[in-house]
Amino acid sequence: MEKAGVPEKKSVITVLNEGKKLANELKRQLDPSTASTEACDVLLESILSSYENAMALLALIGNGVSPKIAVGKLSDPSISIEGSPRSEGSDHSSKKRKTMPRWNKHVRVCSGAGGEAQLDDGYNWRKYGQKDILGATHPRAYYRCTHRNTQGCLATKQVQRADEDPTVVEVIYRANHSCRQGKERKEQDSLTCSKQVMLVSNGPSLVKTENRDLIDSKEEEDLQSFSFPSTPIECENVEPQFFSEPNRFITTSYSPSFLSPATSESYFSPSPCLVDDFGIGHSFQSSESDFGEIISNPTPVTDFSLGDFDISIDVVDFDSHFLDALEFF
DNA sequence: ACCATTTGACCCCG
DNA sequence: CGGGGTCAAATGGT
Repeated sequence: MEKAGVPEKKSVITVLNEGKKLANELKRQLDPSTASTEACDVLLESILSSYENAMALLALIGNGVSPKIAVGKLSDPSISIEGSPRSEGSDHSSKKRKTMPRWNKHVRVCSGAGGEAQLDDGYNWRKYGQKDILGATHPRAYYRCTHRNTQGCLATKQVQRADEDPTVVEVIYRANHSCRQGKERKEQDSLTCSKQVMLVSNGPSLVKTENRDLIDSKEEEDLQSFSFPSTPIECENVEPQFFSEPNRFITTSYSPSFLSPATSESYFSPSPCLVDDFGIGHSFQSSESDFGEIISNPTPVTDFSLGDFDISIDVVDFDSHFLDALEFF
């Protein structure tokens, strides 16, 4: 990606232009003869997201916060996540814990497709716990990378179904994969990512519609990268440095469909689910903020929805440390 | 036998 | 003190 010095402004413009395009598309769709409710819904949502994204970006800029910051750098393998506090290496240093970046993604699982099976993003996860969360009807499941012991991969994720809509699954990721598997993916990503350029520009809506016929999506879960994914599928970056590239966060975009389909098959097929529901969202935060809020987006969250994915960056609770760390780079 | 999931206990933190 | 996150023994699957 490019490294623009000031991606923010550009980002806002891009987002707004995207919204404009979408609005025009919607206008077209409104023609009675060709009206498509679904298409309109998708467009509408996309438009609204564009506005939200733009506003969120503006808010960030106003605060003097560079959006890219939203992410953290966790590269340091030494940083142990919150791994195991007590027993074993009880070397838990709360500091590190706080700096752990985390991002989340909302995924809508297509009920038809078999729901649960969909939580497979290509990484190997091992469930290590489940908890009933206060106020939530569904329990939260905790997963860690299978290679944690063998390769020291600290990636973890939490999966929880939305209270009201069980088809929506929220996935919170922490730490990037440092395992071999993660790296491989990441490399792939970078290829892909480099192709895709910044911001969300895609005209997803159309795409979405097309995909609708397919059904099985498997999506779900995880991606962990900060870098975002370009595609959930292939791009996961796991790496040491989160943002080596400046505009990554904004980069996001793209709809899987645009990417090479081949890959998409594996997980996340761009498909239907995403499309229809358009319910996928990503957001990341640096360490601890709560993500409960993210979901509802009360705050300044940027949501890029590209059609298929919504990425949101939550900048609200940055940890000052976190910011410091970023400045470092 | 190995590996993943389940599940109650335990720990940290607000 | 209680919620959230993790551990680890028990259990199940291949």
